[in-house]
Amino acid sequence: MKEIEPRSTCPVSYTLDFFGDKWSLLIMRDMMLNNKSTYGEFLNSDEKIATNILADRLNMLEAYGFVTKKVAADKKSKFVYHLTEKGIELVPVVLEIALWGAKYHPSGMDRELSDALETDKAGTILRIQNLLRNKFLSFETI
Amino acid sequence: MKEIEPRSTCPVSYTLDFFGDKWSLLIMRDMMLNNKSTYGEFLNSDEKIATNILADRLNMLEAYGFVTKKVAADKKSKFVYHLTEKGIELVPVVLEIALWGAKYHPSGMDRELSDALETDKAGTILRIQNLLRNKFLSFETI
DNA sequence: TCACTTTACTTGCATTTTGCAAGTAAATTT
DNA sequence: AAATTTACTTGCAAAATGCAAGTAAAGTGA
Repeated sequence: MKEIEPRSTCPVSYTLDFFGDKWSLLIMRDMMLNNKSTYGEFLNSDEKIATNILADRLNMLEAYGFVTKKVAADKKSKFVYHLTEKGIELVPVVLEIALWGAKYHPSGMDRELSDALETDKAGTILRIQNLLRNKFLSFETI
Repeated sequence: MKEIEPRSTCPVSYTLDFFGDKWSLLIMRDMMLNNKSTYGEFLNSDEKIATNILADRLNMLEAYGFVTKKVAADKKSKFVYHLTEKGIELVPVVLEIALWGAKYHPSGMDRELSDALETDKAGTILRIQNLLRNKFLSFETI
């Protein structure tokens, strides 16, 4: 994993310095929408990420404070990743990306989610973000 | 420019098949927010894209219907790129990316834009999209 | 307790993508 | 007619990605 240095002062460019690749945001998606939290679960996603890339990206996400990494409560040989607040704040980005994709791709997008977003986008985003915050908290207090 | 084949049915993954790199969305940003429309203008952006990458990405954007390419009205040696409706529909994505970036990066984000988005996000997005549609139309009818 | 499995990686190497510098070519300007 | 602008292409080096195999700690079943 290489250190990231901003290419410019532009906020779009800055975000892409972290997430301008084919994989980082898919890991975020899995945490946000697919309730995944371990290396093995990320590895099993449909897109078939390579193991070295997954390890590299998880490192990056942790190093830059998008996720936390902790030993699992049940198994010491397992790590659990959770989104930080900084990561949770990317939910709107991922959802807009999903909405665009669903418009042009015969989609595996969840019908309930797309309906909820259509009815009340802002509210749906907040609900998802709060669920992710609670997940982190409940994990913390076990 | 390589042909793109979807890695999965996921709409997030599908969008990233096109825009999961460090440059494509910056060209879109330049068209959406910085009123740029020519090769030379894209080349002059702060991030300093390489000429071969720019050519490749413009090709991709045109091939997949995100932009149109036409000879400029004033100069036959110049091409003008404009966003298609499919491209304009990515405005929400770029703006969410910008909002996140502005939160974490001492930012070159336009104050007026960030204020307008804070006050009325949906309305601001629609206004920007309509401006882009009009730009295309006025160009068409000259 | 000892082999087997699960989980999370690392390593080595081939392929692909990106980056840089230089070159090309048509149109326009001087 | 020469210089400049505009939009690229080409060649090669460097970096990122992909694939297959290997490692190592922890947990499981006999």
